Amino acid sequence: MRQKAPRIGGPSASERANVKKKNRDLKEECIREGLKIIAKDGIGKLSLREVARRLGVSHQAPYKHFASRDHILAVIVARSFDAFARHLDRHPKTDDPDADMGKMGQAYLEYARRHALEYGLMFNTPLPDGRKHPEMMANAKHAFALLCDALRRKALQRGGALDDEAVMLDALFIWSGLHGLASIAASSTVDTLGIAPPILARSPMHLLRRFSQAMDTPE
Amino acid sequence: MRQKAPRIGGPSASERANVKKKNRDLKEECIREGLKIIAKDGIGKLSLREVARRLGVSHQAPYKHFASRDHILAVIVARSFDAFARHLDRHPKTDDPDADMGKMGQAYLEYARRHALEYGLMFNTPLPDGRKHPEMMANAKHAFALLCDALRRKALQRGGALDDEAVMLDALFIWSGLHGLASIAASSTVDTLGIAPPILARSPMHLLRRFSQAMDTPE
DNA sequence: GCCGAAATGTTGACACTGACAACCTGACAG
DNA sequence: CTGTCAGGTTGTCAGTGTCAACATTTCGGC
Repeated sequence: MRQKAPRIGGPSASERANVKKKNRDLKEECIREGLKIIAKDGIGKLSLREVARRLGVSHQAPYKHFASRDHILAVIVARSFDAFARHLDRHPKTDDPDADMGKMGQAYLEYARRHALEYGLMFNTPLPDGRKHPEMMANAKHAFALLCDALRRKALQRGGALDDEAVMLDALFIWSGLHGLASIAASSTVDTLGIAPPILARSPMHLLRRFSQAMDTPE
Repeated sequence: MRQKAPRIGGPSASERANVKKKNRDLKEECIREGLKIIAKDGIGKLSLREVARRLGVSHQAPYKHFASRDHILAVIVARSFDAFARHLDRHPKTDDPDADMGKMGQAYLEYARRHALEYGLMFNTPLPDGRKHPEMMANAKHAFALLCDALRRKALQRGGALDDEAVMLDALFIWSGLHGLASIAASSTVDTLGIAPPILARSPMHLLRRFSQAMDTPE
């Protein structure tokens, strides 16, 4: 076909042809580039055409790996939930459910602080429909499930009947606090609320201490 | 100019001309219609062209009232923050800071439950740049400020020095829990976590009780 | 009452997007 | 060697946001 002159913007067709099919994983490159776009300009700027341009392929090439824009977004979010779940699972269960929850709480807030973008994507973003993308939500419940498990183990250690409703209510209480503080750390809410960095730095330990105080009060 | 035949879709130019300029507030109509679109199809589907079609005006008419799509979104979010602030201000301050915080907590969670869409817009949505739209964030801090105020009054009643850092840390603790639970109520997270409606219904009182327990433990 | 300015509509145009269709090329299995 | 498949390509269409220029209505000053 006619050799096109290189255009302003992305590489020309001839330049793209020089990128070998072999030795490349375009699907993974699209995911990485997509996350870069989101990180820099926000989710609204995620565009498969822009991803294609940056990777030196045609505008349709990403659509051979992702059915739609929502599909690549679902993969990015699923990867975030998976990484989050693995991060929380680093601490093995011990015989001390309180210590387990303390460690899990720290891990939760640490993940949100270190991976603010991914945390924001999981929880503070309108996501593609979970029913159309069930794999995206496969690990979404993991943190909450770990909390429920630890609270059950704690209740059983205390003896008495296992009150599942009480477990759920306390899991909600703890998860809400963790999620609320994590959301602050993962977004510009910290600036909105005018919280000084030393305060934010101390808030995880303060939150966990208040959790202990609340949970140690008999009902 | 030539009379156009009515087109499939929105009203034709001739039909639109029949809508008098008098007796209409197109700006407010755009805001209401925009919120309807967001409520039904999500923020990604907010489109000024669609707003214009539904209101029977040309695609450019909304742009005479809003500089851009982000500007109408900023107004919608600002209105939500304002309404939220007014809702929280309904309860007057008393001599009992604990009771004040309890009432405010209930009002907070009630707003999120009754106005899930607006709550989600304020906190779980990528917003236009707050620096470009400072009026959007004018009331964003109100809830947190009320908490700080009540905690200061409580500390002063107890006597002793006013530790502003302790006040901020506890305000963060309480706000995080309120925001976390409100976010659950205002989004599909409740389905994600698999929380039964009776549990969710009881969770506000449970959260507030746990707050009291945590706060009544001397440090 | 007239006139100019402002407000707020209109039509038209452009660059960009998402996604569909059809075609092309290289790899691979039989 | 041939057919199929994977994964590229070019082209197209419908829609969007936003800019420009023009038109109409309203309003204030004289």
